[in-house]
Amino acid sequence: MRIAEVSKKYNLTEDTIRYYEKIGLIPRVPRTKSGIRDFDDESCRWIEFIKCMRNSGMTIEVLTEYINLYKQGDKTIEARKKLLIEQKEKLLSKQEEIANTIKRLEYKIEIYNEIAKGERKDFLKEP
Amino acid sequence: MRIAEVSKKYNLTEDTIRYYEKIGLIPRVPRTKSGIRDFDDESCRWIEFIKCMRNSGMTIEVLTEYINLYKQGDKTIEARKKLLIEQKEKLLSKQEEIANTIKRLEYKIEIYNEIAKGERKDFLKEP
DNA sequence: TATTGACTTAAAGTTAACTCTAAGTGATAA
DNA sequence: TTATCACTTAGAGTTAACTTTAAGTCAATA
Repeated sequence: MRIAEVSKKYNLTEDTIRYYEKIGLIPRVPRTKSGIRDFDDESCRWIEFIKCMRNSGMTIEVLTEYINLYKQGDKTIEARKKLLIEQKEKLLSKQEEIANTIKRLEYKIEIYNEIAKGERKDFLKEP
Repeated sequence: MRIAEVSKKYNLTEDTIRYYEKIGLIPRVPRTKSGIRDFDDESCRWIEFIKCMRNSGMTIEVLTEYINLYKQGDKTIEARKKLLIEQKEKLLSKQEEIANTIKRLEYKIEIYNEIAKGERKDFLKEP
């Protein structure tokens, strides 16, 4: 699989994919004899994994650390697990924060609805 | 209330608060005769609101748009409501994405646990 | 055979969101 | 009254995460 195809498949620009490889965010992608990237299944799975984690806000720094541990083999399994647990905790906090913000927005939207229906004359004291 | 106090109260640097005011992310804060910011209740509520929204990932661009609408008065109430609804939708998507990532991390962590307990010999095919 | 187009690299540029610096003012403590 | 300290401003600098550019290679098509 060439980079163009992978780019479409995961909706990431070719530049971003090359960039991810360059900084070690995904393991080195195999090349053809003429030096062109030839993505195999494993490369694709890494890209999909990184994309998922990045989209949830995990930093490149943390993810490259994870890849570096992976490259060092099975002796880093505990360290990798620890890293994943920490990141999961972070996502849980974030999830809570977002849930609260959504509630707050819903409340504000409700007030706007009441105003629209004329049920509220005490015009909006923002915020 | 002076900026130092507000900074502690909301855990934002003084620079960030001044920056937020400068770019119009919060309405202009009242000053003493000698020109020093004197935060009243409303200013504080704006800061708290903006902090909450920023922490959930809402962009400065969207938030300044909201403040600008607010400054134009009641005729922008519908527009403000629309903006909030859009942002709420975005947060809902984000929430879902994060929930999926958390599940994925939990699955991976579980596999690491099985490996640790020796229940799995097929050593980890990442990712 | 010449040219097109997808690929390569290294390195410079961009964007969002701060963060810091420099130069200056005004009120209070020694 | 002098010096300290919290504040002011405008503007330059930083960081993370891309994104673009420039210069070049290679394989397939006109």
